[in-house]
Amino acid sequence: MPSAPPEQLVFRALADPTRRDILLKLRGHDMTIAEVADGFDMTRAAVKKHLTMLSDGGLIEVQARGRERINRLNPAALSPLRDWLSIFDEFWEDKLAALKTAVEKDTKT
Amino acid sequence: MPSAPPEQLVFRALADPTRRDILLKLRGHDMTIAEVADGFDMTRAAVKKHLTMLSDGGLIEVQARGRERINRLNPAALSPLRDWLSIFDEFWEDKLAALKTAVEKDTKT
DNA sequence: TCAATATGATACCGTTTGGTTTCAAATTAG
DNA sequence: CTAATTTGAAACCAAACGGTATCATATTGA
Repeated sequence: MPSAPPEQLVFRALADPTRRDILLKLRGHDMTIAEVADGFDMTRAAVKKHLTMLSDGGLIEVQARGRERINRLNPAALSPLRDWLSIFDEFWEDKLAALKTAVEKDTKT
Repeated sequence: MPSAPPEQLVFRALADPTRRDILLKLRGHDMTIAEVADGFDMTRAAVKKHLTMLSDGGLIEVQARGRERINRLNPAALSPLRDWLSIFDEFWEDKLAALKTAVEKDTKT
């Protein structure tokens, strides 16, 4: 099995708007490279590079079928991002608690 | 009030590991630029550039106090990231539902 | 077989990024 | 006032990024 890509590769993959758009596009169904590229204002080669970076981050999985390459979305690879965000959830809740306290104090007056 | 930074600036700000570390470091308490830079293996000037990009993404807020600049974490700016992620929550649930259906079908047999 | 199709791979180019060094400017401490 | 402190800003550099064009390779369809 492929080793889980380090968190950095996930963040890096998501840093480009075209790549995020590709992920959105792949929600519907799996696609060949040419299908993914269709609609983007750049060459197929450029899209291919983006797909490679997405693959590096584990966000898509590529399966060969004849001369085609089927690109499939792998939403599970977003977990590192979720985990990282959750660190700030905790902090966020602390702020909310502080706000709640402040409001209660204010209401009591 | 400062206009909400477009989602792209948030993703871009989070793409660098040093910047993510800075955000983690700022969870505890607000810090001057020199304090943030302390512990990183690079010059203060380099850290300052990272802080500027974090500020561009709205992830920190900077307040001048005398000759110092106090950098404060702004976790609310992570919302665009949460929103974007939630799009795939839906997709994820769809996959779970499909799995559930498949399992039920299989059980019924 | 042979031409069309789908992709892979490489070289190349301009811009951005992540870092440095250096110097100016503002503020504060003594 | 003067020196030390904290930051801002600019010039510079190598590497990465996002894109192009070009050519090679593998597969398929007629």
